[in-house]
Amino acid sequence: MDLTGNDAPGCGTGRRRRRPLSVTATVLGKKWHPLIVSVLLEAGALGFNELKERVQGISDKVLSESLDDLEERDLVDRTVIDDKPVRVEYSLTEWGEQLELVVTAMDEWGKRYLDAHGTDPAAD
Amino acid sequence: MDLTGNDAPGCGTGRRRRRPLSVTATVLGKKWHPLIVSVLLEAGALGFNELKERVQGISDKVLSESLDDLEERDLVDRTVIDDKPVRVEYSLTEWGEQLELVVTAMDEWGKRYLDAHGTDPAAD
DNA sequence: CTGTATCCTAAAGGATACTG
DNA sequence: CAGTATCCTTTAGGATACAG
Repeated sequence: MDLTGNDAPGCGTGRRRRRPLSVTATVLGKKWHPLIVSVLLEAGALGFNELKERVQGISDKVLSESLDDLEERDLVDRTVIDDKPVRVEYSLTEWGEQLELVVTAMDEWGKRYLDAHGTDPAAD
Repeated sequence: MDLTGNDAPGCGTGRRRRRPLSVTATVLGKKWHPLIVSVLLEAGALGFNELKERVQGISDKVLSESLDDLEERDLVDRTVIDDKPVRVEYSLTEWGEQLELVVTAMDEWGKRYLDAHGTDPAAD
């Protein structure tokens, strides 16, 4: 897994510098990442299974991998709470929280787009 | 290719309605789409090869497929200009242009993130 | 100039079962 | 509760060659 963003599209052979846009796209381009970030923005810290319920449809394995990736990229904090049984809390770092602007913009565009293109029941 | 957004993550088995966020994520989650939209935002209408030059590193095939997808989703207009040789111009529809907010937010987050995480030359 | 047609591979994602 | 371990399928993406 590349964390530098060097594998981001548009970086060519290195002659051109990494594009900020592509760095963000690499992060939010993973299938479940935007949703996970969005859920954490709304709900604050959550345990693994709480998160899994809210991110409907994701499997254990994929959620686990996604969280690992988000943690490596410094968007998510993982805190082990040493109860019995062990609890783990996932929450956003400052970087994760600063994605709120992006996520909000995405959500609003999506709303408008759905209103215009998705209203047709035949589309369902 | 699903255009309805029903295959978007978080839509589960259909009990929950499609999430606007996931619709946007499905569009901008394709590897080259954000960059293509961004280039068209900056440059306005462009021909196939002009586009290809600016979206550094993309292959003919992938650019072609991406443009087909963006056209189907009503983000991009394709205009055939009947010169000899034939020219084709790609430009953003109103929906494409309305992504500017999203793209800008992504770009700015990316800048800040790179400043904080990518300054280290060892990261390259 | 603007693409298609093939072919190929790496990687992401999903189903299921099992563990500390 | 919070994950790993396998195994498997799909597909996005890339290289290359050719075509209208």
